[in-house]
Amino acid sequence: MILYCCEDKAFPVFGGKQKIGRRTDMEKKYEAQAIEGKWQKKWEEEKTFQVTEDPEKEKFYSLEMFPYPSGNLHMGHVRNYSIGDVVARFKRMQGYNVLHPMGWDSFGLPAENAAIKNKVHPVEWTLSNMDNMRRQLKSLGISYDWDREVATCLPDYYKFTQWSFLQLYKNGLAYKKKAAVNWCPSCATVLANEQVVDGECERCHTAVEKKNLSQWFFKITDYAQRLLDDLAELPGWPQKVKTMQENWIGRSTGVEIDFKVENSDQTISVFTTRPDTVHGVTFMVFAPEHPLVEELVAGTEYEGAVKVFQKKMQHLSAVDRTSADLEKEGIFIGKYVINPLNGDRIQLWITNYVIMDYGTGAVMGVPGHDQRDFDFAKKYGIDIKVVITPPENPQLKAEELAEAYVEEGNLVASGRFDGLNNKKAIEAIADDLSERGLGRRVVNYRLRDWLISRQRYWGAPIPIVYCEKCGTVPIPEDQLPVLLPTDVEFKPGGASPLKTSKSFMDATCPICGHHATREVDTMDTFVCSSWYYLRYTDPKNEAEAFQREKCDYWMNVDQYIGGVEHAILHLMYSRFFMKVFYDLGFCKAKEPFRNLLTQGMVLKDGTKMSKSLGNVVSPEAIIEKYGADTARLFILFASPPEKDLEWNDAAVEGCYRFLNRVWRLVLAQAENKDTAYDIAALSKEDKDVRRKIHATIKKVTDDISERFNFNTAISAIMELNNTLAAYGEKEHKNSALLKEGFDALTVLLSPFAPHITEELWQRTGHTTAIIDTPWLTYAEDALAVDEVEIVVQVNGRLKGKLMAPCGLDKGGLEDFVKSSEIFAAQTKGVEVKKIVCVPDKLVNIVVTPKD
RNA sequence: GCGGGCGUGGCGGAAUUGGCAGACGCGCCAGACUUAGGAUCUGGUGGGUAACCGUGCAGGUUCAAGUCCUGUCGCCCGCACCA
Repeated sequence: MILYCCEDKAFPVFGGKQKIGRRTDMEKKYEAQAIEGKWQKKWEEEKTFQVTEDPEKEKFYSLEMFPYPSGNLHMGHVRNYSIGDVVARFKRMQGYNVLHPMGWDSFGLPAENAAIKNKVHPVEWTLSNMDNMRRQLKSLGISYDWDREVATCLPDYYKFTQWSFLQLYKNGLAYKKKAAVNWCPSCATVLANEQVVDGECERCHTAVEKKNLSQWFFKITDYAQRLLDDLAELPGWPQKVKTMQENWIGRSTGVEIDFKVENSDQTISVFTTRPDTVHGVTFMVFAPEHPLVEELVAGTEYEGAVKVFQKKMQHLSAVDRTSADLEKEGIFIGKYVINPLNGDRIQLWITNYVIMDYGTGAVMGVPGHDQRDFDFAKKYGIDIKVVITPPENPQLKAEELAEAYVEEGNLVASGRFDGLNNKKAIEAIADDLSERGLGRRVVNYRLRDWLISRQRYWGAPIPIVYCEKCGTVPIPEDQLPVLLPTDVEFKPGGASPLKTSKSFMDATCPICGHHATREVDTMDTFVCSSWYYLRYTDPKNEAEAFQREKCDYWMNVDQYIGGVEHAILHLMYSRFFMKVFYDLGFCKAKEPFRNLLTQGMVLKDGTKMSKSLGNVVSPEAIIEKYGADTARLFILFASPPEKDLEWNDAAVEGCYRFLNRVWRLVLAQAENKDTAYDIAALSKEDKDVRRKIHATIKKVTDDISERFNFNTAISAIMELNNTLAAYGEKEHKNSALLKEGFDALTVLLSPFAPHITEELWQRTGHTTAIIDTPWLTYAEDALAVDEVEIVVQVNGRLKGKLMAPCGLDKGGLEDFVKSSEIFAAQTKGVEVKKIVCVPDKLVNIVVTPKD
């Protein structure tokens, strides 16, 4: 006989009895799934969360990063959307007109890979995934206005992604150029700089190669300075994210200096942040792929060797090429340039440590004062010149250097700048160079233009045709969308699948009507997600991407919530789009997201949940077992939102038990119709309970709205529950007060566990839904106390506690303590040096032994 | 290498402004109800017999430090030959 098993049927002997008991308890038992289904159906049918613009009401736009429809919700989603739902429901109960939409970032590679693998069209695969995930999302009971759902892969959406492209194109912000771009051989497409992580594709971790291709770019570099400056207008963003963007933009101020090539009219410009070291230049280095190299070396005895070196560099992977550990290597190319300040003859080299696409691709070598140049010069026996000396050693010689001298100091061997402090010399020499036309002050950014072309099918087609007569021609706006064709072959690797579509390729020029070929690349999916928050404000508009009035009513997003992994990519691209749209007069918002919350990861056994590790906890299984309310409660309770969260099955059980306890205790009040009580007539114990109720209202409100500390909000609710449970057992209890307490508890819990609280609210006789109940405000008078506990310390160590009247000032408190027994006991035989009093809190008696 | 963050019971975490360290939950222990417990309820639970000791470690400031300062170790994240 199986005695202890999970199923009811495992109690063959006593099962019958058990079941009878249960049947009569049916109404009483907490049946999470039934309750959740009931309310979700109601919300859907009554369109509870549908919103429209209402100028009478203050708006609140609460947004969570929309998911890629991979097929199944994972715990990271559950966390993201649970956090967002607390904010949205809370703000709504506070009376805001809350916009809380959801949609799908539904273009992208996995759909196409699935198409190659399973012979399913990407659209089918994607739409069925969306259906499944929509169902899963609904089973979580998130308060979305589903009428505003958008999917970036549908023509009514990507029509306006294409329209956005055209706006950028018309304004000179989209251009095509041939460049050495990042190519992921596994994804068979190019990648933006931001999508290359440690030289690898951020998606599949394949080593990225360099390819020379003609590709479309967005001119995000035009906005570098504003993207940097406006970070200051985002106090509601985590500093960490702002710092990451700052670093990514990488502003650097310096001077571009022109060096004349010996026996030639040519000049070579270099960028430097250290013009104070120009007199110490002993060589100049080019990036191997610098276009001037070929010209300079042509016909010289060095030509062959240089070509060999260039080839070698080309074959290095991007990882190795940019690694700081890579041994510096270079080769002299047989030419010299002239130092504009002192006329020195300087050797020209090419090297692996100079990057072509930063600055000018050429760098002046100052081995005395730059460690990289020092390493290089040592290796190849190039002269080292000291031009800055430390104040304590003004005679510093190059031979003494074990490494480059990079600290502050005074200039030597620098002509009329000798003796000048080098910080001042930076300015002085920069001015001198500018005045004499030998250079100019410039600002450089690390940020590069955004490469948006992708050699893939499942993305928004770039609305461009190439006409033999008219050249590159944009599709007129009234002819959008350029639809994705269906007669496409999906083959692994290779060129853009769109090339295989006859119907797509065969186009006519919108200007001259002659034959034209279409652009076959599609747009990076980050283009689609750079403006979706705007589409939510007017999702059904067929004529425009969004109506300005609607956009201006809802924007900015008041609270944006998502993973920190988007700190640069998505968040910077979105900021860029917003600024372009602002400049073009489409909206009044300059920044998309006023406040940003970056949630931590959900871990299991200390690491990220992943299929390959087999440590995935399925949200659906948890919902099936405990219900959505338990899942949400656990995820919000276990850790503050920004921190990583360790999944713990036992702790989930704990949350389930808590909800069951709430269920029983609140239902026990179902027949309690007492509502009024006389505050003046409350006993001390009653007052303590009333204080707890109102202190909890205050704490939960503060924790949700000011700190996003949902874990402490929930623990406060648990405390209130414990207090009320104990109070309910008392003989002399005030039932109206008890009722007030449980009502408050139900309301406070509702943003976290919306279904069970809605059900309890109804069962305890309320006729309006809890979601339509105004959020609670606490009564100031309830928080007041007559007596406070004063901590008594001696020399900073806790010695005891003392009840004292509330509100005593320092002097009053000191007098009060001096007359206490504990004071007498603690000061016996010692000398009191000082008494520190903190009103209503603490007294510290400083004593020394009597001698 | 540079920049940022974090180190608190067996575990997740709390301590919001320098003022009782360990709220709340998990786990564990004991008890109640029970043929039974995995349900539910009650009590206990940092270490130490105690004085006391305890927030990674070592100093410092202060009447008072998890919180501030200096140094150091460890972990995590971002950037990384950016001239």
